[in-house]
Amino acid sequence: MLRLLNEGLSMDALRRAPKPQFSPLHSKLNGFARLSADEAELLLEPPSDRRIHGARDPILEGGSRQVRLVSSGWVGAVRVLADGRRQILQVAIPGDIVQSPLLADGHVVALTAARTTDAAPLLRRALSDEGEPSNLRIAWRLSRDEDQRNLLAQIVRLGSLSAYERTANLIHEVLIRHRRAGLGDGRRITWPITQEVLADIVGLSIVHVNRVLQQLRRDGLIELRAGYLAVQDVERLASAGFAPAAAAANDAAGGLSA
Amino acid sequence: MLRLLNEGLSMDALRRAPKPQFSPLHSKLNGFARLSADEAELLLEPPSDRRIHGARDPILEGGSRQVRLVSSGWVGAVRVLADGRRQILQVAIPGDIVQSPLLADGHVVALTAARTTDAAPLLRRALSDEGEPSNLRIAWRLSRDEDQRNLLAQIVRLGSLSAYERTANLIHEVLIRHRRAGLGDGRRITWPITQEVLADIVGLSIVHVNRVLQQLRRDGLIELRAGYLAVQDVERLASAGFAPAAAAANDAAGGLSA
DNA sequence: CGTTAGTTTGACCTGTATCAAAGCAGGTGG
DNA sequence: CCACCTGCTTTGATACAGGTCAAACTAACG
Repeated sequence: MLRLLNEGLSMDALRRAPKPQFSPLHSKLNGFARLSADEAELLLEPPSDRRIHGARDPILEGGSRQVRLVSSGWVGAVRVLADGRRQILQVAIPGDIVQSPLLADGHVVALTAARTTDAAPLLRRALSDEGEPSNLRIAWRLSRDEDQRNLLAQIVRLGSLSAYERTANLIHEVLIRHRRAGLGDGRRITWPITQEVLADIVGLSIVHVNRVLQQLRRDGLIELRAGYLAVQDVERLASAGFAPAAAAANDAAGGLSA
Repeated sequence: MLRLLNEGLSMDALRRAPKPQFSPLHSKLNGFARLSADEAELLLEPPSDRRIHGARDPILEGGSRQVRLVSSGWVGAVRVLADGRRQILQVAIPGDIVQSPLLADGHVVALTAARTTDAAPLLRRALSDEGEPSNLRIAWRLSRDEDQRNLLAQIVRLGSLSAYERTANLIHEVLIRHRRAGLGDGRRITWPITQEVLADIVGLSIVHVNRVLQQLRRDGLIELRAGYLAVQDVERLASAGFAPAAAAANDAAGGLSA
């Protein structure tokens, strides 16, 4: 067990991991469609309007038209009901771009301490009409499809899965997304959110989330402490969460309602 | 009560209601942005590839790139889990356009007897680059935003609402959408789905859906029988389902992840 | 060190699922 | 026109997943 701990979850190991050469956004897009040097450079230009947010800080209010790139921390699109219940609609990690969720009483908040920048100039550059069907555009499109897929996955989680399955499923999704963004090493990632936030994502009570996490630990599916998460057997976690097999990840895209 | 029944739910009254002059799609889009005569005409051209589906028939398979306009009946984007659990991700009524939900094991099926046509030519015409920022394009965009909003609403329903609230909320949404499409009279609509389908939408068991419906009836929120639904007090239904006030319907649009 | 935010534990309660069976149509064939 | 299906709705009895309440524990932090 000690051995497992050492190999599995070690903040030091994670910290010592080679610094990624590319930004999370780059890694993600490059994974969807190989980017040329020129295209890569577009993503590198200095970001505008850097902002630092504390956990719980609002980032975008209701009708905001802004678009922001998350550079560190987790961010969430949230809907708050009149009586205080809160549902996190969607989670964004570094490399993701968020905009306000349209919904009455919807907004974007920092789920942890986080940093964001204005993504508008970046998008303008990247999607300018010049390059024609550039790979960057293709990647952008696939990335949006992926976001939509994740949104639908959230519906399945909440509508059809048990507490245990939901939690495993979400953790799996987050792990895969970190991998795509070049964060962590594919098995270990930082895990900055509180159990309360997790509860608001998966639609459970804090207490029950706590118990489910313990069960996942007992089952050897995850190791989780001090802000770090490790997964020994990603496939096993995936199937515990009824996630589609990893192989099937590169299938068709799209979303309902053209 | 009898009086209420007569005024409230009467299949005859609904049948006798003046036939709408416009197609559901037209009503919906025209509600988002007033359409010119020319634009309206684009929507009228004879539809191609009409198809008739029985309840449960598949309409679009997994990776299909097709886009179909629902002309009658209800249609759903569905994900089926390995063990048979089924989650309806999104519902489409006449006037809605569906495409396959990207998701592994996702597809589009007829939730009731239904008719659809190929929406591709229609979209090509309507969105051709000529008209510039035509109202039709604007309406189309707003309509898509609305779809996205409904998707997020589904997440809130499943993640944060009780069975009773979920059901009220869904019925309210469907009622409003019928109104937009010019179907029913704003208070009464056809209700062609079985309780099993409803259960798969709101993530409950059939039996419990049945009990919740009875409670909604007892509370005087809905009348429901023989394929017809009537709502006396739409506002009351809305608040039972934690739906945003009707007035707030025309707010900003968008979705997370630009 | 005291305070505060987060996690964990225990006891208990309730909403919703499950199982089983009985009503109730509408449709078909005799 | 009846008798029988078959699919859907309704009811009852029972089980359990997950919520709620309350309190103890832990760790970070000034």
